[in-house]
Amino acid sequence: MDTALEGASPSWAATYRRDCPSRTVIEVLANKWALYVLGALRRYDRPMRFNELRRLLDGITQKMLTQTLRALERDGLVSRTVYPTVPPRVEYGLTELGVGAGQLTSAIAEWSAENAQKIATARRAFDGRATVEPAPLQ
Amino acid sequence: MDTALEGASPSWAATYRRDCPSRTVIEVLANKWALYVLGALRRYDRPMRFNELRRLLDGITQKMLTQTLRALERDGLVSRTVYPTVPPRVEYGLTELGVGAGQLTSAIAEWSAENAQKIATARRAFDGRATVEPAPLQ
DNA sequence: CTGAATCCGAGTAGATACTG
DNA sequence: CAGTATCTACTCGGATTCAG
Repeated sequence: MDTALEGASPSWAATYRRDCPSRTVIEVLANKWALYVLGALRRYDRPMRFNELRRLLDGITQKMLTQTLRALERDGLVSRTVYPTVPPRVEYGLTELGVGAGQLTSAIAEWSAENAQKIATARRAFDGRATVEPAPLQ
Repeated sequence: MDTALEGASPSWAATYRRDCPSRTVIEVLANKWALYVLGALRRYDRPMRFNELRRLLDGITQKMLTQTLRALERDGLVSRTVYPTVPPRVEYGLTELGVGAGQLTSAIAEWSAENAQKIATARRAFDGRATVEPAPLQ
């Protein structure tokens, strides 16, 4: 039981402590829309306009897109460039830091797409088992 | 402008459509606690007990841990083994599928830890800019 | 020890309307 | 086009209690 090392956790165990700074980062990334935005910018590999992102990310509302982009901009992952034309034109691109994050998030998107079938099967099996016994109500 | 291919999106663009099956997967993974659980199981590389996970993941409540583990079990990422002892003992481990997911999520945790400093700096800069103009209240 | 069940407040997301 | 500003509905997550 590692009694001699009881107090010595692996160095990365600190990630899971409440006050670990990395947690604040993860909490920004662990978000559906943040994953999509970073992934899309990474995969298209070019700055994108607000409404372009909005059309691409089916189902996102203007509010959530704004909010997500602000959070990513605040974290230095996304850059926002305003072209003072009329009508206004705003482009969002990945910073150097954002490219790194985008690689991770697009990897998750790819993995999800590749394994969606298996997971759907697992879900059906699980739900089937779960509903054998209980009443069919609700 | 690729006018000839205007209707032809990259194949992965489907990931961002509302009805894409991969979205349901991403929505499970794009969650702070799911990331932590998968990452922890992956990094420790062995099955872990409920309360062991609970102690490790500082701040998680029993409810959220249960809920997260159920969702991951349902998706076939985590296996649940009950040892009919008294008191009961339940171990959670990664399935083959879960190992793949765990690699991605622990990569995010590592990246976050490595870049937390830079991001904290970016946040201070952003917040500084934002509060230059407005009243210093609150 | 490993949960399930309940209650409840805070925050989030959606819809809508308006602006530069 | 690219937002801001509300308003509401609702879900999520935390705390607590109870059970096998």
